[in-house]
Amino acid sequence: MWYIDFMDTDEERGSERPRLTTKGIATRQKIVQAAADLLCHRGIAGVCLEDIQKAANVGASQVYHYFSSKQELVQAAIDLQIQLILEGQQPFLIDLRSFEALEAWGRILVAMQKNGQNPLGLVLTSMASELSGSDPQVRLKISEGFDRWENHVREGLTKMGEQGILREEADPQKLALAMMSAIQGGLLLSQARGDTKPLEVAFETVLRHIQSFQV
Amino acid sequence: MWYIDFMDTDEERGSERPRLTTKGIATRQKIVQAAADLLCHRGIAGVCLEDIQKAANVGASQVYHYFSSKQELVQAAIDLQIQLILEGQQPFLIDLRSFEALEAWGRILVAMQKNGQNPLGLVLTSMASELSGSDPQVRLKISEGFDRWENHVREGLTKMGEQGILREEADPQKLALAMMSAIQGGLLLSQARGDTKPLEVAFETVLRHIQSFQV
DNA sequence: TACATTATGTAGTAGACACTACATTTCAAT
DNA sequence: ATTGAAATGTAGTGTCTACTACATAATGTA
Repeated sequence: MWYIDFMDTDEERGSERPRLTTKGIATRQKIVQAAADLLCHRGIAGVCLEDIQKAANVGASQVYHYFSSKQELVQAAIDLQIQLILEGQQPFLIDLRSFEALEAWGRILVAMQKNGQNPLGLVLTSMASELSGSDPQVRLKISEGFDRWENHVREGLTKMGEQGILREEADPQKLALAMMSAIQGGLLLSQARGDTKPLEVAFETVLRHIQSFQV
Repeated sequence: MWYIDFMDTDEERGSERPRLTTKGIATRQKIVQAAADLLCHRGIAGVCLEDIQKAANVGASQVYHYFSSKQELVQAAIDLQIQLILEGQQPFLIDLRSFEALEAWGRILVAMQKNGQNPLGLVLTSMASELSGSDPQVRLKISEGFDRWENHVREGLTKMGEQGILREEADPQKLALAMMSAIQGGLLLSQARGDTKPLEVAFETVLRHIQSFQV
């Protein structure tokens, strides 16, 4: 309406993505990382682009050179953060085939939360704050990351069932869901109180419950 | 700086609260209720005063006649919501002395979440979104409400221990914490998926764990 | 080297929103 | 009935912020 410069259709814009140079890739990454970090600490609504620009040492034009909107940047940041969250739990998360592995995994989670720069917080914060309102795209992304997380747990428990470590009555689906709930609730309370105890207790409780199905 | 009309100190303003008439009380309440309802659904950051004004059918001047800032209104709304949350769990929450009572309480929680207008959501949403950033006052209020909630649970479990329903090894403090984590995580996931299953499973799991301490 | 494309800097614009000044109406107490 | 305070209406103001236009610098490629 007010801007007269070139306007192209969505299709064109979609396929016309400028190819990034090495420097461009680095800048883009710098922006995404800064965004992810801020988002993690202050939530989506609590972060403005100017903050991100300052943190990444770039100008507004750079942000809009690499992303078409704040929403797109946020999505990229969430992608990164989910990746970090899942990677941070390796190799235990991908190999949950024994009670020892479960315990080790729990220790990793607590350590991650304890480590100040809790990447876990993002999932919580973003998820909860954007859940009911605003952006369905973001919600979907987080939900997907979450499912991946839960799937690892369910697969691990399923294998434990198949290998005869758990009794047949054990329902991996339910147990995985209970575990994820415990983790999320534990993280929420831990973050609220600035103390990892809730996460530890919540995790331990579900772990004990799973152990009660031990053959 | 730009406004030349009367300026008074915080002390004066604090003690100079206008006395409300019957009508005034009603209007104030209407505003708080509308705010609480919106906050519950869209989170603190997701609600602007104009929305609240429309929902309550009042003008901006009325809002600022009864509250000195958005923050103050939000706090009043949270107070109301916490009260509703705790009241909604009566009489079971205050009388958790048996496994039957625990089960009935769980059913109430699920029903509250199912009931669309989930007052439970507020705690989550507000808590998580305000956790890291912004308003420490709001955070404190929510944290207090939360503690009251948890205290009821702990007291109930303690009584069950004293009455010999639970074995001595049962640690009411830990069990209460695990229960609260499960509830919060369950609510979070339930809200994310639009399905109360996570809450049900999470609650049931901790309940089974508590039952494992049965004499 | 020439040139097209990418990367970055500067300086804005429009809109959303919290909050305000001031005028008018309603109402309760004397 | 009078009057002072409370309740409500109208019409803003300034700030924050997402986003943009346009100019310049850097860079890969022929």
